[in-house]
Amino acid sequence: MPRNPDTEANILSLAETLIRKNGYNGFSFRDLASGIGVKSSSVHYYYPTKADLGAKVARHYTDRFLNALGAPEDAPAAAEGVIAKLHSQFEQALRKDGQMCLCGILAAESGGLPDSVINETRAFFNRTSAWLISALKQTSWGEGKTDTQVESAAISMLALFEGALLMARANKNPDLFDNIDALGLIAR
Amino acid sequence: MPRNPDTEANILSLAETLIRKNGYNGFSFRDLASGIGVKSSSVHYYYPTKADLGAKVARHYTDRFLNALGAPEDAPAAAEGVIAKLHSQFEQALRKDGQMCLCGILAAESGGLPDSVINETRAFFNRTSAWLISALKQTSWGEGKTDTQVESAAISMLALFEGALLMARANKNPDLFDNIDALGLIAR
DNA sequence: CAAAATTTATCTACTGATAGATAGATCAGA
DNA sequence: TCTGATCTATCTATCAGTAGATAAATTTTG
Repeated sequence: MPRNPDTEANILSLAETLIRKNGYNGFSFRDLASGIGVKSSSVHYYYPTKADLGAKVARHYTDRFLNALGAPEDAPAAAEGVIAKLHSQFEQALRKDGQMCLCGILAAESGGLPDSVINETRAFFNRTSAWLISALKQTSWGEGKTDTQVESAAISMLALFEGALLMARANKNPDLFDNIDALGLIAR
Repeated sequence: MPRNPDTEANILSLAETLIRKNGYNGFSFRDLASGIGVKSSSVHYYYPTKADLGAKVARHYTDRFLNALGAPEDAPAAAEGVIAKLHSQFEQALRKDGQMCLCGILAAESGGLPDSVINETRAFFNRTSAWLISALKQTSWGEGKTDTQVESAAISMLALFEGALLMARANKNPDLFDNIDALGLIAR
C-alpha cells in the first residue's frame, strides 16, 4: 500500500464535487472516504468537522474562481467583454458535468448551514460582485453611470448567471445557459 | 387528546417550510412529526415515502404559485406590469421569513433528488416560463419580437429572480432583491 | 334502529442503515 | 525515537421505513 501524499487535496476536491452535485447535506464523510480509498477517520484527521471541511471547500472554490477572473484592472475594456468573461467562467462550472456553482448551492441551503460555511459563501458573492463592479466601472458603458447603477447591474448579472445555472441544471439542459440575455442588463 | 383532522395539510405545510429553509436533505420525518405533534409513523401514513412527500409539496407549491399569477390573458397589458407582477410574487416568498423559492432550492439540489421530485421541480419552471411567455407576447413590447427573443427574455427574467433570491438569502439582505434590474431585460 | 363489519387515524415498538465523531493501536519515515 | 498519517473499532444519535395494536368513526347489514 503506497502512501498517498495528496490525500488532503483529494478530500477537498471530492468534497467540492459532491457538494456541487448533492449539496452540503447530501454527502457524508464515508462517501468521501470510500471515494478516495481511505477510512472516514482519516478524513476527520485532515478536517476535524464537517463545518470545517465545508468552509475550506468554499474558500478554495472562491479563491480559484477569483484567480481565474484575474485583477479587475486587467478585465476587458468593453462591458460586453467583461460579461463574456464572467459568462464563460460560470459556464465552465456547468459544462463540467452539469454542476452547480458551489456557492450557488450553498446559498440555497444557507438556512441550515454552519456559520463558518455561510460566511465563506457570502464572501464569494461579495468578492465576485466587487470584481464585477470594478471591471464595469472601467468600461465606456460605466462612464457617466452612478455607483448605484453600476452596482445594480453587477448584482443583477451575478443573479442572472446563478439563476440560469439553477434552471439549466433542473432542466438538464445546459443550452439554456447560453440563451440568457445578459447584454440586456447593460443596454441602457 | 382531540383528533386533528388537518394533520395531512399540516404535514404538507411544515414540509414546505422546512424544505425552503434547509433543503430536501435537510429535514426528516421526525422533524415533521415533532413539529406538528404526532409520531413519525403517522407522517408515513399520509405520505408513504419521502419522495412522495417531496413531489406533493412541489406540486402544491407550483399550483399555488401559478394560481396566484392568474390566467396569462388577464396579465397586465404593459410589459413593465408583467414584470412587476412576477417580481412581487417572488418577493412574497422572500419576505415570508427569508425563504427561498421552493423549486429554486430543489433545483439546486437536483443532482441527488428522486425522479418524482425533479419532475415536479421541472414542471414549476416550465409552467412559470410558459405563463411569462404568453403574458409578454400580449404586451406592446412583445409586438414585433420573435418567439426566440420573447423566450430568451422570459427565461432570463425567471433566472434573474431565482438568482436574486439566492443572493439575498445568502447575504441575509432582502433589500438586494429590490435593487435588481429586471427592466433591463426588456430595454431593447 | 341496532349490531356487526370495516375503515381511518393514530400509537408503540422496532429494524437495518447511516450519520458525525472519537479513542487508541499501528506503521512508516526522518 | 519521535512525528505524521492511517488504521480498526466503536460510540451515540438519527435516518427512512415497517409491523402490529388500538380506539374511534363510519358504513353495511340484519
